[in-house]
Amino acid sequence: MLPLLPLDFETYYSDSYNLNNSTSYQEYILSPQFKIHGLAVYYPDGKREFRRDADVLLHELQSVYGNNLENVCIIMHNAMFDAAILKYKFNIIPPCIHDTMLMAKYLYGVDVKVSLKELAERCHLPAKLDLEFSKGKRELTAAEFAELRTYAINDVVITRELYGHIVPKILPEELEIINHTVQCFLRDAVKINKELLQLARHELCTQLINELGEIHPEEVSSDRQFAQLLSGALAETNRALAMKPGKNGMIPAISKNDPEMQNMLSDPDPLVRELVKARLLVKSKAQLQSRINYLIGTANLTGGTLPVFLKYHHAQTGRFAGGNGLNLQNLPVPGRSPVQILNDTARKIRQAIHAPAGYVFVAVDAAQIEARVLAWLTGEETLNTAFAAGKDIYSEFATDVFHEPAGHPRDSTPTEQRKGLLRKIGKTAILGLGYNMGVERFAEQLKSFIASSELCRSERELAALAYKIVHSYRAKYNNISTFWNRLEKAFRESICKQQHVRIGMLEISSNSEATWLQLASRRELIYRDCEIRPSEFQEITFYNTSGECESRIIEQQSIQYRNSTSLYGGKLTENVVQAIARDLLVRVILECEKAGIPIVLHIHDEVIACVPEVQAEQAMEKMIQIWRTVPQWAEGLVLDAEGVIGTNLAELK
DNA sequence: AGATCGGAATCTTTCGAATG
DNA sequence: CATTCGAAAGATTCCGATCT
Repeated sequence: MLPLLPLDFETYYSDSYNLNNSTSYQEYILSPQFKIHGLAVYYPDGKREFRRDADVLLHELQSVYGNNLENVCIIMHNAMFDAAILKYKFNIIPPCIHDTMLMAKYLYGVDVKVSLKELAERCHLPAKLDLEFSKGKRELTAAEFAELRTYAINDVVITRELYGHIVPKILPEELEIINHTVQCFLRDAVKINKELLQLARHELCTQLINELGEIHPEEVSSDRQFAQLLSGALAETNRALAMKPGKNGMIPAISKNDPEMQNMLSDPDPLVRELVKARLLVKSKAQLQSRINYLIGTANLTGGTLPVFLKYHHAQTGRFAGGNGLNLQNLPVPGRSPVQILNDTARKIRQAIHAPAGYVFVAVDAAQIEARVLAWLTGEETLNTAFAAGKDIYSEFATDVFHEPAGHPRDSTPTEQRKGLLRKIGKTAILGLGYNMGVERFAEQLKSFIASSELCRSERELAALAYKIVHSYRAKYNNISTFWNRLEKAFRESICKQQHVRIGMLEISSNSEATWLQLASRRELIYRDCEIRPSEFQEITFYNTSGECESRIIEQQSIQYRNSTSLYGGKLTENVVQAIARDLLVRVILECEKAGIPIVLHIHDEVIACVPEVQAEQAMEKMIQIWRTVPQWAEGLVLDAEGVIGTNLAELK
């Protein structure tokens, strides 16, 4: 057990130069305006000090604890900031950092504010002092420095006490992954190809001008103006703009994914086609360009390194999220846009994010992790054993429903194409129906790819087909559909009676503030301010077996949490499955690190390592093996994974 | 479903000038 | 001097685009 060393930098800030106004950490720290007022330290022997000469102080610490402070555990509140200062300004990268802000995020849940001020109140610690007096002052008078000393020492004291308060309640793996999240930000393992990005930016701009022709970007960018333009164009051929329900009444259906927009991409009227294409182009261009600018800007600041920033435990289920001005979890994938130049740019952005010379990225992602976890969690043995046997679940389910063969099409003959289509339907069902999706929504999903096939020639046939598939799923995987109801009932019971309720491997407990759902990994999901809404009678319409529309009045009693987000069996099941998948991901990251394979980025079911080129194959095998080995709390769960090696992110797709 | 981010629209606050 | 008005600035909300 390493001794603890809370550290806290105080730096110059002003109204215009601060961390809040959408600058990234690297931009703030590497700005010419950056200035350290001092560094506060809380020594293991209880002594505290705040020193102006941070460099001298750090040298003293290095002589006691090692050049990278490796013989001590650094405690910081928001380590992404303070540790980045250590790295960029003092060339120190401590291997063990515990961040009280991230620890609090885990312990109290995503909807609790985790500023030191709020946490001090919550945990009844000394109150945080006021820093306002130092705002905008680059040079401090002796009196101001003294006031800042009091402030800074108070801060390290609160941080130290907060740590003591929280650490007993945190799972050891979570402390490790918090450290890993900070280390990812400090590593120099992801590089940026600035020249390629500049080329991409140039091409995007010139192509945009070409494609737009007479159309002005502003008039297709603004919703109102675009709707008016498109409406006018449609009126030429006696058509009207499609509308859809919005929050306050009807709004024009002009989103990229509205079916009407998709259809208009191949509209017979060239003017309509041009307008719609221009809209997609302009809307997506801004986003691509801002990512390009961010990456170029970061490359300029860091000399070509991309600090990988992920927000730890930021979603309800504990998943990670993007942040710091760039979301690495939703980089556009080339090949998905109907517009060529957007695909080209997406590819260049991914190509521009690359491994250092002599190194490669190894990406290993879990195969159908959610479907597998769902089967395991609900005890759906038919599905679980099929996964274990390595069967093609999607085809198997489709064959079961349609009583005819399904599978990957081997050629373009009608028979083979039909097999392929059926498999695709099976895939949509397995991936979509596990969380109590209704017939109508499923029909919408099917529509996108079977609309023009012989399987459905009318809306009615589509509805009947969707009905058949949904009900076959629920019948075949009976344990899954009963699990939704069991989980909802248990959850409701826990809230109502404020009791501890067990359901299989899950444990639910409640008090007046919140409901906690403990997973087999012993991590807890927190649902704050849960309440059971009085029963409402609602008319629902659905399609019966013969495809006829029927309606019935049902009694509905909903569970709500936070600001009236509603919870029901299907959603709770989804939350639990996603949370378990998250825990499995975390375990894989930590096991890879232990095996000497540094994970430099991860995206929900995929881990990306950066290793010397000669070790790539070996690392990939090891990573796949780690994914396949489940922790002891997940005995019986069958996982599989596959890997890719590449020098940049584009090669991993 | 869960996220982030940007842009546009809308709502809220601030502040100065005009008015009674 | 209090009130009102309107513009400007700031904050919030909504929507759309992107990923898994």
